Amino acid sequence: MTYARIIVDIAHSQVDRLFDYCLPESLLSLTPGTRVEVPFGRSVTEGFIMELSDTTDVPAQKLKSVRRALEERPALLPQLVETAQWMRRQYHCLLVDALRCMVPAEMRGERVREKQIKQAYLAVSPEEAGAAMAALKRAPRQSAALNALLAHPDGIPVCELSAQSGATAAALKELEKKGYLRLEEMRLNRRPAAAKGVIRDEAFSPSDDQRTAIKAVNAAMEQEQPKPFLIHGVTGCGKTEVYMQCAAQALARGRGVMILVPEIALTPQMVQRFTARFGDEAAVLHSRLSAGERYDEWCRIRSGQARVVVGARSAVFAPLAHIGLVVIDEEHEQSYRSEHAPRYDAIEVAAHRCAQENAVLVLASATPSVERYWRANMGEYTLLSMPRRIGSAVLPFVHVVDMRRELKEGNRGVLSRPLVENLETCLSRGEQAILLLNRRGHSSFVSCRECGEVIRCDLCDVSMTYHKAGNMLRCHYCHEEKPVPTVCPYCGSPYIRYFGDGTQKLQEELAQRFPHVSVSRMDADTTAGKDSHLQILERFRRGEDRILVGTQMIAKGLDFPNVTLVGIIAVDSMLFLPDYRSAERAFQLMEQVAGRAGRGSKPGRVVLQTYSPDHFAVKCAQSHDYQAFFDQEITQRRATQYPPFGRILRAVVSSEDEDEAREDAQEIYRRLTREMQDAPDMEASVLFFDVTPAPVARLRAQFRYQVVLKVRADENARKMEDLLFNAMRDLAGSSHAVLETDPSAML
DNA sequence: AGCACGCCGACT
DNA sequence: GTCGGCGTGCTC
Repeated sequence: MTYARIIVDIAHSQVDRLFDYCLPESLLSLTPGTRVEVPFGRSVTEGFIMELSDTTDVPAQKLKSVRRALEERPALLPQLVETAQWMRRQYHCLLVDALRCMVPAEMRGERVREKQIKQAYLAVSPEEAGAAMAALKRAPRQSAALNALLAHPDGIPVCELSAQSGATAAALKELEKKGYLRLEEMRLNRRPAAAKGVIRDEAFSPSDDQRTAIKAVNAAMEQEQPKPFLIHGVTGCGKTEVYMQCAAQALARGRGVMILVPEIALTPQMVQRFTARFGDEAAVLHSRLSAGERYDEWCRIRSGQARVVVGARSAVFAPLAHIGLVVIDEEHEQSYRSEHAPRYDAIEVAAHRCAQENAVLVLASATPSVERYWRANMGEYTLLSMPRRIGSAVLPFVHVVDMRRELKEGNRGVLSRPLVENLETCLSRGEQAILLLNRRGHSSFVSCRECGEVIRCDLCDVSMTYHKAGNMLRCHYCHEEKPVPTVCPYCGSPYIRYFGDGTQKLQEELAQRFPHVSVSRMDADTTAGKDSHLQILERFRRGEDRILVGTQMIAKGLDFPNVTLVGIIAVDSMLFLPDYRSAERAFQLMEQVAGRAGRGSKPGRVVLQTYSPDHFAVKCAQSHDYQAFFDQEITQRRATQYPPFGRILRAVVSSEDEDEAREDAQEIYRRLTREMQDAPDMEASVLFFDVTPAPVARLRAQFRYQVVLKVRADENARKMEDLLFNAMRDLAGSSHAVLETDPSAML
């Protein structure tokens, strides 16, 4: 007898283990990775075959049989089955959660099927059709349909045929009955709009920097276990062309290619560059596709029709076989780490898949993450440098404005005098400007002038943000809204006032200074609609708006040749976040947004407003000196034992009941203390260990406590993580606990 | 996640 | 006396 070890598709820790089933004779050809239907308890569920075996320890009376296969071929490649098991160990997640990442959600529960269309073909020779048309003078619709069919010897979808010829369903049926027309069911691939009807383009002749990078990557593709690359390339150095030429090489070797980019950078233009080069060999995967599109793109990859996958974080699970190359663009971006279960890091998953298949991993960034750059210096990555922009473009001049001086000299506005002057010059030349205002710490909040209390969200322990539109207050964490109160809810005083510089305030100041210039705004408020952010960018591209004001989201990847000025309103709130990476993030943001200026033939200029002009991140951004920034930052990291020298482990415990959250957090702390006493060699690795309320002590009506550990990044670090995870299991209360490693902000 | 089994309060 | 509360435990 053959037994199948199966994971049932139910996300619960109690059933997240293998169950043995008999494999009936008719299903003996099934292999691991196949999704099947199985009886489970008193119901029927879907499951994944993980292993096959000739033996079982389960008593015969308990055994049930696999009912049927859900798909003809395994939904999961064997490499992905293995990757899911690796993820369970690496991220302490449920195996089903890992498996669910690897199958399009719409495939589960058989909710989406292939889209079938009826294709119509001419069933007779063109001569016979001509004769028939003459004979069908009294049936003009049938005649017109035949005429249209003559123009499409490869067939035409029925709906198009009737649209073109005006033929009714009855007329077509009659033609079919007479034997002039043949209908065939055909599978239609729903392709994302951006991937359709693009003119093919050819490879460019590379620059010296590009040629060196391409050569190095190609050479690595012939090696066994090739060392990964870290490309440090300034914005506009032509990295994308390097990716495409390396991808072409991989395809020529019969291997697949994966190109991951941050979701926000996956614009239609970006997608078009790849489809222009690789045509139907390219598949696109990201969250904005419709269910049908995503499913069909997935199938095209699974079947081998598409061998170049371009996608966001979750595309790392694409069913791509024989991978030869994986590129991670903007490697430093936070968005490669998933924020909810399974909390995986797409770069680590990519590295795992590359190791499985001897594929080359290429990480690239204009501002590499400090940890990765450190590893490159340690020899874990081959560093490739692309310091020159393509063509005549040079990096923009950065003008740092000391906002303390502006204030001292009587300017209380948001816009400094140098920024106003530069805006005037820029606009008078008919050019465009981008103004970045990062929101955190700079949104307006509402407080009482008598008791000083700030209006807070009812569900979260944070102040609410004032939005002029609708005169509403909104919570940034849970999106709860409420009207601005007329009296203070704490003391009853009628004196309520607004604080802070928000995007809207900046917009007002601009309107006052430049009354005839149209300004568009891009932030979480104005981009709520499905395509609204594309619409805003399109208006700006066409020049209908002269100034674009926005948050972080405008810093990435926008390429507008007419933009010559970038203003950063205040970088300070980023420099001093409760996050060991705050300087790194601020530097990356400053460099990135500066890269938006002067991408065309005209030189660019950046005005950087700050209250800390002497901060090293500001100074290094001013001189575009990544190396200097890295040297100072790594010195600080070493002194403070933050990553890459130490690791932060954090368990966040949340519950509707505050006592329960606190007690469960304390229980985790106690259990871990006990464990550490049993393993005294571990203690030397622990640098910090405490249990406290989380900085955002209440979120979406849940009270939150945290157990935080800082440990040395040595061989004990992994063990500590496992111990912490074990301590979080089987808590007495009903609280929910999640484990975070090196969290980006302790909120 | 479902669903049954099982042992203590207010009702016909 | 019974109906039913949801705590505990199992599903190949």
